Amino acid sequence: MDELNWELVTEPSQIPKVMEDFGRHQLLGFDFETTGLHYMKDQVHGMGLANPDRAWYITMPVLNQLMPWLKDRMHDPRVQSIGHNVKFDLHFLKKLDPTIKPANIVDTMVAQWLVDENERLGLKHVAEARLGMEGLLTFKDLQRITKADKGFKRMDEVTVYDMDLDLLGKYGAMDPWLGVQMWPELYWDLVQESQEQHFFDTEMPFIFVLQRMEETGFYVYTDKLLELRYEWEKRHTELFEQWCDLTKTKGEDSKYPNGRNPNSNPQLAEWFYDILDLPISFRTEGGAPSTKALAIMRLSYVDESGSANLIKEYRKLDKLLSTYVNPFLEKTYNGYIYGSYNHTGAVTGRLSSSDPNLQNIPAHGETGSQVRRVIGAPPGSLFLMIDYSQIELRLAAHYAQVQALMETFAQGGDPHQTTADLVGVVRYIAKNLNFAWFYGAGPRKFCDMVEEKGYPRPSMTDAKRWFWQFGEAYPELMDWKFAVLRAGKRLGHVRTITKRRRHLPELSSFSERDRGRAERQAVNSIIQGSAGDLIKWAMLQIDPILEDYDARMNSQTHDELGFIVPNDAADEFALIAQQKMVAVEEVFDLSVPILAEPILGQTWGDTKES
DNA sequence: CAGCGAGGCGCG
DNA sequence: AAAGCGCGCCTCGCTG
Repeated sequence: MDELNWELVTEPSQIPKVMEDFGRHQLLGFDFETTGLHYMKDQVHGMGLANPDRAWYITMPVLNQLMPWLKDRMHDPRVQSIGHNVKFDLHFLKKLDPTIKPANIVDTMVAQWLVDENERLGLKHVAEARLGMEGLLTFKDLQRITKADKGFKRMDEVTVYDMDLDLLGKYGAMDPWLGVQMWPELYWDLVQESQEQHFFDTEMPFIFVLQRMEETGFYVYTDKLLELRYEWEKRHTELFEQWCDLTKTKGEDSKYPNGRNPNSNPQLAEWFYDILDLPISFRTEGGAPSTKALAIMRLSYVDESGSANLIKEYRKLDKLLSTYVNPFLEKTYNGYIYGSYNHTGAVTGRLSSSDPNLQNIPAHGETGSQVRRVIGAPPGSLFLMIDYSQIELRLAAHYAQVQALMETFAQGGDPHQTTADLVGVVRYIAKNLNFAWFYGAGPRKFCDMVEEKGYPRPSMTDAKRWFWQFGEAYPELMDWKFAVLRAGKRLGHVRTITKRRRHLPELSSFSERDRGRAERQAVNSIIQGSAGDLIKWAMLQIDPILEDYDARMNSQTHDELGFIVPNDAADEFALIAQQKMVAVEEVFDLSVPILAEPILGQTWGDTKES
């Protein structure tokens, strides 16, 4: 491996030489160093630039003078603009010049993810594995060094401006250079595995779609959010005080003279199972008595102190406040919440979301609606939500060619009712049987599932019988699973509808546990991963028509897409977007009809009512 | 102070 | 015979 040959660029006079020295190379690595990870709030400190021979770190504001040249290079389709997690850098590239759109981007993180979704995807890890480099500094190392050098008390006090410029510059120049070094080998791997077309035609364009989604954000109705906080905080305090009062233990040597901490599971367990001596119904992975919701629910039937009901309500409010209400208030920036959608977040091919996670916002019950009613579209626009109806069940029916389900879907029927009729159970039992199947759950977990939703717990005898009858009702599902596992074991992977792979070497494990898990993952990954492929395809189709309606896509929650649309364009756009979503039926030649339902409202909560 | 695993829980 | 898929974030309690 060549040594890094790099240069720090801080003076305008150096710019012409950078352009000249870069030459006509067609591999252009780039990577921004910024004041933080917030793509809206944070600022560019400088940019690392690299070709296969050398690298530069160019600081602001001198970097501005390089932008026309950079744009010219990046707009040349023969030039590959290479980065690791390019979406992040696109945000900052746009800040420096809103008109830049690289014609040919390469994301080495996404490439590595396609090659092996199980590998660690951080630049340092990939570089160490692929280039045989070791001891590469991370940004965190830079922070630690700076903290020690300059005597900071805390890590979060250290900013990029405190760092030694030679150290930061070398680091900033190294990153894009590593990308340029890795790419030829990664490309070769993609070709070997026939993934290069998918990489260039789907995954790379998708980065722009995600980038635009992120910069759209969710409009926040801050007043409503503050009201929610006031109301829930009040009740939360009340419950906390009641709990402390109830659970304090008197006596000189008492550990809890002021009450127990309701957020501490060990303290909860001690209270319920030692002090009150109530029966233990579940144990944790580590063998401790569990205080999970279902356990508390059971306790509430026999607990006379009222503490079980107290903790139920406390937990609910605490979750809402600490995970949604307070973080949303803190993260609201210029009236919007900006989260991240992580392209490589899931091994199945789904997206994940973080900072904040916009894919796990409460959806059920009144409190869920209350949270969802604080985010949506700004006044003058509407929030549009379009969700696929039972996409995973439809894919299961398609893959396994399940006659009964194919007929149900063809007639616009209810698949859960079909299961109910065939198995001879009520609908909610059937619905859970359907879910249990593609998660690979057994009778015991199935019973837990039903009980958790507030229905009476079925007997194990009934559950086992229903499982058997389920198999009788859908023999194709059983045959398909068998075929999937046989092929998967032979190849060491399974594939989704777009031929993306999930590697599952453990299908050949001799450990019953490990192999069992891999088998459940194999079946689920085909269904879940293909559903992810379908919505990704739809998003790519919808993206170019957004501007015709001045609409913005702003969210994806696995089987649903969210948009902000001007009032007068809303109905028409909803119809077009819906058509694009259901078009996957023909494009992927599915054996079942695909349905997507659009709903309009001012906020996300309003789209859940009707 | 920083980092981590565990337990718990929100979503699809 | 028994077998829950995929995520991210919160707090606690412990370790270095």
